[in-house]
Amino acid sequence: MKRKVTLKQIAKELDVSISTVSKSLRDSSEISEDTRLKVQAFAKLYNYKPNLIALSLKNKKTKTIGIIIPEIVHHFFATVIGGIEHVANEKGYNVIVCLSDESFDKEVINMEMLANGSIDGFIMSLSKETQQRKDFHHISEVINQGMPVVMFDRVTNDVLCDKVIIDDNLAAYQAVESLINNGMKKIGLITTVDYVSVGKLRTEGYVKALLSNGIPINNNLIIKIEDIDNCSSQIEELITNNDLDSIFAVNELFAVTAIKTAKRLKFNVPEDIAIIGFTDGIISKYSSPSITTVSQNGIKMGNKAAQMLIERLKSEDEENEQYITEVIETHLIQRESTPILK
Amino acid sequence: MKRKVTLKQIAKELDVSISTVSKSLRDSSEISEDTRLKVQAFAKLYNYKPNLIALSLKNKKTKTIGIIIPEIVHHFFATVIGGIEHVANEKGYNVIVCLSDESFDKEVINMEMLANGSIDGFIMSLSKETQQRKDFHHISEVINQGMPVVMFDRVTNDVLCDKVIIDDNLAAYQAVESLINNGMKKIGLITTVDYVSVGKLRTEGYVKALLSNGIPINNNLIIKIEDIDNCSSQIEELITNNDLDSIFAVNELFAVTAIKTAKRLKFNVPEDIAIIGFTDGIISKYSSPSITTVSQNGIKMGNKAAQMLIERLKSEDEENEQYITEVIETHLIQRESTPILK
DNA sequence: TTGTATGCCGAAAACGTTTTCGTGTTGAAA
DNA sequence: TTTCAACACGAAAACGTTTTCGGCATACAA
Repeated sequence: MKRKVTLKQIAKELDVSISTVSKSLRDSSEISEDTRLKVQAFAKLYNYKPNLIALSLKNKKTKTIGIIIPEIVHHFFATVIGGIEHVANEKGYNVIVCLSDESFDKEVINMEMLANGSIDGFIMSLSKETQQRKDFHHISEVINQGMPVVMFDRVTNDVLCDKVIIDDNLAAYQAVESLINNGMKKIGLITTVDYVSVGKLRTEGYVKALLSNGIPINNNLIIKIEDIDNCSSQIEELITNNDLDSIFAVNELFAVTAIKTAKRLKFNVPEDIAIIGFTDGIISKYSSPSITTVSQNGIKMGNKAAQMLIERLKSEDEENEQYITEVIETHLIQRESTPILK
Repeated sequence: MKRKVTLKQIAKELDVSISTVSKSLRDSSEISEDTRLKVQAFAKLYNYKPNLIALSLKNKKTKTIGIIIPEIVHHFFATVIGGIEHVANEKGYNVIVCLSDESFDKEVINMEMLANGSIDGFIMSLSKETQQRKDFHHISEVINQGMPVVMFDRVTNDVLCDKVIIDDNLAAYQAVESLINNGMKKIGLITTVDYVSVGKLRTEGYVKALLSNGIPINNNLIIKIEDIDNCSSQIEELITNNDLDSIFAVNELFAVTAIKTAKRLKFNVPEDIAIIGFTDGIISKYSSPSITTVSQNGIKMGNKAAQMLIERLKSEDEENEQYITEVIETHLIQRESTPILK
C-alpha cells in the first residue's frame, strides 16, 4: 500500500525544506532551476497531489457546493442536480448532496452540518414541511454568516437571496388558456395542498385563466391532493361526477394517474378528455398517450443556479446585497394527451 | 454579518487558553467545573460549532463518502443515491456526488480529485466507456492508497473490492423462463451492446433460458441497441419481421419503447405480444399498460453499499483483504404487459 | 576592501482542531 | 517546615498547505 505522499516527505527525501518543495511545485522564480526540476521530477514520480483538505483549511475555501433538496428520486430534482453538477465541475467545484426527505428537521441538520466549513455555498429547494411551517431561520443564519445561498423552484419571499424559478403562475395560466382557446369549458384541476408553493401558484394561474376568459370557478372541479399514493379515488370521483372536457394537472404524476383513471373509466384521451400536465419528465414522454405538458427545464435551472452561486462566490468580499431572481422560461410541449392546440 | 466563532476567539474573549476551551467543550475532567460551565455557556451563546475541515485535517477522516455514477437522471441511479444517503446520514456521513457522464476521462478526473483527501471512501458504478476500455487503473490506484471502494451494478472482476450486484444472469433467466412456462416460444430480446456488463449478463440469461428449455437461439430475434434515442426503428423491424409472442427487454426504456411501438403497429399488449422489462422504475409503473418487470431494488443496493463501505472504514487498520460481493435478490413484478404468469 | 544587490533557500506563521505533556498552585501528610 | 499528590490550566505539536520574511552566500560596483 502506497500512502499518499506529502510535501514534508518530499522535503525530507530530497533534503530541502518544505517551503522549497512547495515553491518548486508552484514554479516559483525564487527557486533555482536545478532544485525546481529535481523536486518536480520527484513529485511526479511519486504522484504527488496536494491535499485538498489542507488547502481548504488554509484558503478558507472548499471549492464545494452544497445541495439540499427534498428528494432525489424525482426526475425534476435529478435533472437540476445534473445541471448544477455540470457547470460546477466546469468551474472546478464539487457537489455535495443532502436530502431533506421533505422534513424540516433534516433540512436544518443538513444545513448546519454543511455550514461548518464543508462548503462554500448552498443551492437548495425547500422541503414541504419547511414551507408549511414557514420557519426559515436556518437559512437566514447561514446567509448571515456570509455564506451565499441560491434557492430554486420551491422558494420563499421571506428569505433574501438569489433565486431561480419558473413563472409557475404564468405557465399554468397559459396552459389552461390554451385549453380554453381550443374550446374547452369544463376544465378540472388536480393540484397539491396549498402550502406547496409551486402548487399554489399553478392553482392561481388556473383560476386566473378561467376568470379572465369569463368562466366561473367551480370548486367541484378542483381537487387538492395530499398523498400522492392514494389519489386514485379522488381523481376517479372528479372524472365521474363532472362532465369534464379537460384536466390540468400540476405535476406529471397527477397527469399520468388522471390518464390511467380516465382510460379505466372508458374515456378516450384526448378525444373525450384532454389532459395537460406540468414538468417535462420521463413519465410524460413515455406515457400512453404521451402527455402534453409544461416544460420545466431542470437542467437549465441547475445551470443557472450554479452560475449565480459561483458568481457570487467570486465577488464575495464585495458584499453585493442586490439579489437576483432569475425566471427560466417555460413552454408547452405538445404531445398526445391533448388535441393539437392552436 | 456574524462570522463563525472559533476556539481561539472564545479563548481570547474569556482570557483562557485554546486548550482549556477545547477541553471544556469536550467535558474533560481536567477542567474545573467553574471554567467548564463558563466556557460552555459562552460557546452556546455564540453558537460555536467546530470547523469540520479542521477536524478532517486533524483526524485524517472526512466523514464523507464519494459517489461516482454515470448519470443521475436515471431512476435506478437516483434510487441508489437515495439508499446510500439514507444510511450514510444515519451514521454521520455526508455524500458527495460526481457524475462521469459515461465518460472514462471524467470518471478518472473525478476520482483523482476526490481521492486527494476529500473523502474516506468510494461507492461507484462504472461508466460505459470505462467498461469498454477495460481500464481500471484509477480504481486500483485509490484502493492501493488504502481507500476503500465499493462497486455496484456495473462492476468488473478486474478490480478487487467489495461489490453489490444483482444476479443479472439469473434474473433474466427466470424472467424469460416464466415466459416460456406460459407457452411463449418466439421471444424477442432487446438488449444493449455487449460491453455494458449488465446488458451482457442479461443477454446470457436469456440465451440460457431458451437453450435449457430446448428452444434454439434465433439471432433475428435479438437486437442490440447502442443509442437509446434512435432505437425505435430497430424495434419496429424486430416486431414487424418476426412473429413474436413476447419480448424481453433489458431495461425499462427499451420495454416501454417496445410497448409503444407494438401499439402503434396495432398489436395488443399483452394479448398479441407480452413484454417483460428490467428495473422497476417509474416508467414501468406508470406506463399503459404497466410493465411486468424484474425488480432491481436500488434503495437496497444503496443501503448495502453504504453499510459495507462504512463497515470497512470502521475496521480500516485491520487490512482485511477478504472482499465481499453482495447479491441483492430480485423478483418478477407482475403487471399488465404480460398475461398472468404462472 | 567595503558596500550592496541578487539569487537561493529555510524558518515560521497561519488556517482550527485535539491531545500530550509540562508546570504552577494548593492542600494535606510527614 | 518539608514533601508530595492532586488539581487546574497552558504550551506546543500535529494534520498539510502557502506565503512572508529574513538570512546567507556570491558577485559586482565603488
